[in-house]
Amino acid sequence: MTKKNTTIYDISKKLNVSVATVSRALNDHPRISQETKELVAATAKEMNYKQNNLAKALQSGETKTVGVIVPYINTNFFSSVIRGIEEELSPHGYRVIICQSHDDVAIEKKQLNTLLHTQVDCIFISISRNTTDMDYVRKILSTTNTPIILFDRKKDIPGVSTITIDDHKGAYQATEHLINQGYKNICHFSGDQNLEIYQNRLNGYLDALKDHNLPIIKENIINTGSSIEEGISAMKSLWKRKIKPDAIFSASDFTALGACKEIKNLKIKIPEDIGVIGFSNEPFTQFMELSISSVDQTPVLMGKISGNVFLESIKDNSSGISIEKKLVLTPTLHIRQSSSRKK
Amino acid sequence: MTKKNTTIYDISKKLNVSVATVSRALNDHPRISQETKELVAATAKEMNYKQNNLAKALQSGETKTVGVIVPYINTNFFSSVIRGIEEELSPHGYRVIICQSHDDVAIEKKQLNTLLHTQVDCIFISISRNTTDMDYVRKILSTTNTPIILFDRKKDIPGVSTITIDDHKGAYQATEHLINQGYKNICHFSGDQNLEIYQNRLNGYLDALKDHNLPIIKENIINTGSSIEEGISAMKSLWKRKIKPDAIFSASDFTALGACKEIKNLKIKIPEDIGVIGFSNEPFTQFMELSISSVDQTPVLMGKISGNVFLESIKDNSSGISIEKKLVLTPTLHIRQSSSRKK
DNA sequence: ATGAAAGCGCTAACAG
DNA sequence: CTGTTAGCGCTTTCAT
Repeated sequence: MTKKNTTIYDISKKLNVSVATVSRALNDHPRISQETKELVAATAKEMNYKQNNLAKALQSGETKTVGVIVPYINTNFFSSVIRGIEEELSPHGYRVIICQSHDDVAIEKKQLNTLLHTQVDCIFISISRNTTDMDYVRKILSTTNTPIILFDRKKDIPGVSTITIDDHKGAYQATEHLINQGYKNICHFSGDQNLEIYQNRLNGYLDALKDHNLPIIKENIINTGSSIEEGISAMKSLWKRKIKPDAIFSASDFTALGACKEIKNLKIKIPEDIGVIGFSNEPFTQFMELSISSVDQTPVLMGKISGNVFLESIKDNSSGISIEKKLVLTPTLHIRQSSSRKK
Repeated sequence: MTKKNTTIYDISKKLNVSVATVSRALNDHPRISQETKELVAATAKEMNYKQNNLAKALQSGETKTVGVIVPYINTNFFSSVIRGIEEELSPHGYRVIICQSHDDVAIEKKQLNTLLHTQVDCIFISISRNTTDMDYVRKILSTTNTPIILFDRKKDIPGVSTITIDDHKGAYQATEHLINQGYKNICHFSGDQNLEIYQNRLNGYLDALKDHNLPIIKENIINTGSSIEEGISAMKSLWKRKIKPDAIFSASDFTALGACKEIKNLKIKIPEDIGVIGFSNEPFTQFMELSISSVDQTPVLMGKISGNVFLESIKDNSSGISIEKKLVLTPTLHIRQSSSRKK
């Protein structure tokens, strides 16, 4: 048997008042008598009335729903950002739709369109690694009113707010820390250089070397992805060199982990013979018996701030002018055993 | 400037045909000429038409959206289940709304209502630890048509499909494995006994002991939550006993981790002096220098199966009869260093 | 303080 | 093959 939902029509019939009155009473309209309000409220509860957000949204043009597109949801970083977004927006009555791009720009575009069809009020994206141009985003901006907010993996587009951490600074501090610990021949495991975040980390590394008068050696920049396996193989080939590195600053915790595994395999000692520092502060870095130093990206905070940028933009937007914000959060360096040579 | 979305009316006006024709053409209706279809499609693209899912949903009663309520989204287990749900449903045009209950039944109820207002087509829940009765779910089932599917943390309710792993079996196998390794005085760190999953794990442990003629010692069942700290303190007090345990089967990887930390602190040797095995196969268990054995819950698969149960129920539901399924997946025991005493 | 009616964008029954 | 129209459930302007 199919149960039909109670509507305000059902209530209005039962009470012999108009739907307008019911609607107003339910919305606590000032020009409705207290008596009527209470009566309507009681009847609504009794009839198990549930407001249909769909109809309301169709009418108002606001769905009170936002969409989030990330490569994969089940990684610590992205799920934590989403947690932040949800926690910031939920108290304001917003729901969060999540989509996975599988790190592929084709799927990303598809998901973006689906969200647009769904009339979400805002779309948060952390772009795929193979996203090169942002024309499809520009097109959406020019043809719709849906604001788009980019976080972490972003590209700069006029009119689009972005929330990132200061990757340059995080990388700079990590490298400087290694230098201060006395490491001299520091290698860098870089991530996909198509993404700004990894460009910035590389630059932070380079600038730290420069500022401390250390030579920049091209061969010391190893182009890895961000898997454990790549960390292992990078470390392997690194150790075949005549001049061996004495530290690694990895743009990813996973390649750092791979390096650590291989280092153990090679019977070298961390942090005495070689220092290691990663990026992202993945949970496992602190759980390891030999804990790995890492740069924390404060993902939950990033999510909250992203959500907040959207909420603020709504307030401002009454004026019709969309202000673009470029927020940059400060990362936190967590120094652990893997890079602490000095006491 | 506010951009107005193109509607089928705009297209119909421009083309001097009726909205019905436009709608049909867009939906590839069989009784529309190829010519018209192409013309409409071209015009739609040209005018940057985007279908309004809201209107369609209001009309059809189907939002093509499902909701998921979990305690927290940023844990490996839950985010992986959600990933599974998304991947199963996304190809069928469904979107996934995620909600966090913060492990609190009061928030859980609120989120549930929000999802109901949003007219989602299905709601997936993994209940909070303080959820005692399921009356609020029963009420929803009796007053709406929205199917509810419970996964992992479930309670049995008539008419509600559930997807779980065989926690009893996982616990049984883990315990039996310890016994086979020669451990004799095995302690159990149990989780919150309000949740079925932890009851089942406890029972699996007890049955394994029974079947192998080992004594059941009440004091060996330690009521912990699932935090690292609780694992540490449990291990601490355990080691003050006259008769010390020689193995621990923990219902949570985190308490297992805590135990490992404390064991190291106490200068006892894993796995020689004491064996440890956890539950959930959290990523860090394999990354540790001394890897921890654990029971894998196949969360992505659990998500996919959950999604599939919903898809199947739609097919079946044409008959109006809702079939309740109770699916139980088989966990996989991952034997690692922490419990491998024998060669 | 309350009612009547239009309209949000779409689909589908009915008509031709 | 195409058009007319009602209606999904709600809010809101304009009356009263």
